[in-house]
Order: sequence, then C-alpha cells, then structure tokens
Amino acid sequence: MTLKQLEAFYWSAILGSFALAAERLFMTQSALSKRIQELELEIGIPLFDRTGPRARITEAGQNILGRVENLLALRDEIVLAARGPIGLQGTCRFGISELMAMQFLPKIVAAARAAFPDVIVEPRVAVTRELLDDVEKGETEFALAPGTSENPDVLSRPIVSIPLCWVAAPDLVKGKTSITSAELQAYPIISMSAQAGSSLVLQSFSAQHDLRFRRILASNSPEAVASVTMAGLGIALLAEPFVKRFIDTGQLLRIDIEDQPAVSELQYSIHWRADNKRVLAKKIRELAYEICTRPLS
Amino acid sequence: MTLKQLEAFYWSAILGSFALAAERLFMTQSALSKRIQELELEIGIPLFDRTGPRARITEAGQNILGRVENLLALRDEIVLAARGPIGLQGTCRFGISELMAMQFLPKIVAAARAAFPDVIVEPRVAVTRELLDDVEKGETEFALAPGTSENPDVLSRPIVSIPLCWVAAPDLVKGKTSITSAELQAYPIISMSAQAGSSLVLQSFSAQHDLRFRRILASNSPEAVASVTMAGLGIALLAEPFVKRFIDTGQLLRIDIEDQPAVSELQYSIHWRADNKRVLAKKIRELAYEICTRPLS
DNA sequence: CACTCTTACGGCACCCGTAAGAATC
DNA sequence: GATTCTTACGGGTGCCGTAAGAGTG
Repeated sequence: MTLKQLEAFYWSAILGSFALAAERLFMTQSALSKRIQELELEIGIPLFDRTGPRARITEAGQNILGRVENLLALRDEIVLAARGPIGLQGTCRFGISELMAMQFLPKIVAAARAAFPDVIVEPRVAVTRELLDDVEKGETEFALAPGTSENPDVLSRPIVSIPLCWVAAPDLVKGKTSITSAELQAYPIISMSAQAGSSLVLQSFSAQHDLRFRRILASNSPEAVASVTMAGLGIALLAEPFVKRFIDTGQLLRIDIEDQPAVSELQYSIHWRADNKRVLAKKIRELAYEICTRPLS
Repeated sequence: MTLKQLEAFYWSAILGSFALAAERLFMTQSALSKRIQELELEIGIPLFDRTGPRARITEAGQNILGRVENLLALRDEIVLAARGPIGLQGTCRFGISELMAMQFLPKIVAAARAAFPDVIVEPRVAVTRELLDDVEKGETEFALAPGTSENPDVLSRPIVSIPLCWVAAPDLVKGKTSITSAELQAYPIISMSAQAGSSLVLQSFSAQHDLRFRRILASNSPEAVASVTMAGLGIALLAEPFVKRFIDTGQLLRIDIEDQPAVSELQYSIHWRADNKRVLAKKIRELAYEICTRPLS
C-alpha cells in the first residue's frame, strides 16, 4: 500500500469520478485506474463498483474513506511539524467571484505562494452558483462568493458586505440622479448573468417592488456590464467600489431610487464543506479569510 | 513521501539503530539509510544526527515520531476495516520463556497464523531478563515471562501462576521426601542461569532463610537442568508441571522443605511497552493472552 | 578491529503515458 | 457518438542489493 494509492482512492471517492481525480493529481485516467486496482488488490476487496456508467464507491470503500482522510491529513501534519508551512506540497483549488477577485485575488495568491511555495494554487473565477456547486461537489476547497449555500454540509462565514448602486450614463438619465422605482422600470436593465450575486439582489428587488425589468444583457463580466452601461444602453446595478472610478471620472452617474432609501448590500462569505479535513485547504482558507477581512490599506 | 520511508524512520527511531530497523524490515542497511535520507530530503530537515557513533534522532524527528506512529496505525486500521484480520501484513516479534513456550507456543503460533495468515510471527525463546530487555528496547512487541519489569513504561498483566518444587534423583536423597532448609544447604544446587525466573525465586528463598547454596550448573535450558538432576548431581528447583512426567516415572523425587510450608510460585505475566500503538502487536498480544489464560483442555 | 552508517554502481522492477478496446447512456 | 473506465505495451526512472569507504570507540 502506498500513499499515492490512498490519495488516488480519496480523490476518486470525493469527486465521484476517476477522470476528475486524475486531473487533480496531474496524471492520466489510465494510470489512476491502475493505481486504484492495485490498492484493491492490496487490501483484497473492491473499493469501487464499475458495473454502472461511472465508478461508484462500494460499502467497503465508504468504510475506509474516513480513515484514509485522517491518514492523509496526518501526512500533511507531519510535514508541517517537521518543516513548517514551507514544506507543504499539493494543490489548492478555490473559487472566487469576479468582484472579489479584482480586489483580493492578487493578494491571496501572493500570500499563499509566500506561505506555501511548493503548493500549486488554482483559483477559479466564476459566478456565485457555479462557485457554490463546485464547493459542494468537492471540486474546490472553498469559495469567496455572495450569499449562503442551502446545502447544510457547506459552512459559510461572512467576510465583507459590499454596497450596490444603480448607475447609468449621464446622457441616458439626462443628468437626473434620483428616480423612483417606477421610473426605473422604463429603462433597459443591464445585469450580470442570472447566476451572479448581484442578479440575485436584482431579482429580490424586482419582486419586492413588483417590477418587471427589460434586461438587455446578461454577462458574466462586470467590466462588460460597466462598459455597455457607459455606452448608454441602460441602467445597471453594480458594486459601488467597482464603479467608483467611473463615477469619479464622470463616465457613470450614480442613481438613487427615491422609494428605496437603503442601498442593497451584497454579503460576501467564504464557503467550504464542513467535512473537508485537508490541512492545506484549511490553511489557505484561513489565509484568504484574513486577507478579505483585513481593513483596506 | 512514502509509507515505506515513514516505516523506516519509525523503526529506526524506536530501535535507535538503522541496522536493527533494516533487519526488521527485511532489507539491507544501505537501502534503509537511503530511504531515510530521501525522507529527510522530502521534508527538508534532518531526522537523525549522524555525528556520533550511532544515529541519534533529532528534535525534529522526535516531533514527528508520534504522528508517524499514528499514521502507520491508521494504515493497519484501514486494512482491518476493509478486509478484516486476514488482510494484515507485517512482522510480529515476541519473547517467551522456555516453560511457557513448551506449553503455549505452538498454540499461539498456530492461532496467529490462522488469524493473520500474511503476518510473519517471530517468537524468541530466552530467559526472563533478556525477554524484558527486548521489550524495553522495542525489539519485541511483548513478552510472556515471570515477574514484572521495574521500567514504568512496561505494562504487565498476570496470566498464570506456576508452582515450583524441589526435585532430586531418588538415590541422592536416599528416598527421603522431606528435608529442612538447613539440610538442603548441604546438597549441590542445580539451577537455571541467574537471569531466569526460577533463579530469581531461588535467590529470594536463599536470602529469606540466610542460606548459601553451592551451585554446580547454570543452564538456560530446563531440560538440561532436569537431566543433570536425574543423573543425581544435586537438587533443583523447577516448575511443577514441567517435572511432573519425571516424578510420575520415578526418575525424580519431589522434596518438601519442612520449614517452608508454602510452595513458591512463579507468577507469569504478559509484558509490553505502554507506548506501543501497533495494531498488529495489540491483536497478537490479546490473542496470546487469551490462549495463556484459557482453562487447560 | 568490530561496529555503524554512507557512497558508488549495476540490474531489475515498477509505474507512467500513449493508444486502442469495451461498456454504458 | 460522447463519456468513462480498462487493457496492452514501450520506455524511463526509481529502488534495491553488493561492495567498498569513512568515522568511532
């Protein structure tokens, strides 16, 4: 029995797929498949059921999964105890929303590389729904995203709350900086794609005021939304820190909604699976939390 | 990092010697030395101090030793959980005194081989002192021997108490079956070597009655002591079950000591290091305990 | 000089990746 | 036919044992 075999088994069990596990471990499916076969031969019992279209973990596999998890965690602790953080190796994947990425990702990656030079950090930028899905499936160690997961296995810890604001090109609203929600309805709305955090706020806003918006763009990129808005195509609901530079230069105008005094805020949290025991994941998650909650310098 | 490296480190640390660890792991010193070097390279810090005549574990090595121990125990538990006892591999060395060996060793070995077919069982027959030394040094997993260890790290659990008796050739004592302790002093004493359990009883007996014996043989073999005694060379203190067959055939005569009404008993126990976490060792130790305390069939 | 660990080197075995095959939807 | 896992095969590397070297009491 080898640590490599156990790691192959572990990731195959967590991800429910040999192909994904092989990708994570930077090897081919074929090699991983054989590693697991050798492990099964070693302990003399099948760990996966290959009868279906995809390999499903057997009861025997489920029985040892927790112990294998503990063993692998112990391996990382041994390295940590002997050499400190710089000795850790491995890969850490995490998800991050674009807005958070613009503000924090460079710092997170830099800090992670400094603390764990031999660790491969793989951030993935996506919209909220995808980020949370990946965490639930075990594909990423944690995610920095708005909202909370409805999955009880996923824990969330708030980090920052970012105010949203309505913006438009000055021409479009003829210089008006304050309109009613009814008036707002007349304008085309430029929004992020439906699965993004700010779109969820937009949905709840429209439901609350019984409004129907005409959306003319659903982009995954806030930059795209901002540029289209600056071109005068409509009004957008965007994160205030993100559009501040455009407001300062006069490219966008901040619009207040008269009958909506309180500005909506997007609550960002860090999300992770409660059963994730990986030492590396925990360290980098804490590091990311630290950076995102630290007062801006 | 590999399990083999960790195991090499573990046994080198426990036994305090690369040579002994290599012997235990059925490999050459040279190969083991390189394995440990590779582990040190892997975690980036020396685990042994080679400046002295023998490799001494460093502080860093000491720091990880407990975790490595847990990791290796977890490996065995994984096999146990998946496959049951028959999946366990490895070597189990234990010590046993000759008298216990005659009565129980075949049963213990047979039971161990039946329960753990892939385990190499290495019993070692020796006298009490050596058996306990080996347990203290970590060379054996446990020992079946009389008495208790003065080392607080060694736990002892009683198994059986075996009565001792004085025996002599009928000719030597002219058929007398009862003598005083003073008369006993006149005869040559044939005893086990000084480090055997029965010799320790003999020492305490002589101290108690302020007697000085003339010893004419110190053998590690009870068979040798019995045969010499049957030849009429002196009186011996031997285990009753062992000499029963000679008494029954008339080759030896049982001698009672008039002023020593209670017969000395040799209390046998099973001894093991309290910090021994090895799964295999524990299983076979319990198996041996079971067999030695089971009513004789 | 006995003992212990290290270094050098030759050979074998293991393990990986490529490529093709089988099974399932 | 797309996806997923398995099997077959060639090649490179890692690891072991033998043998010689170095340091210590």
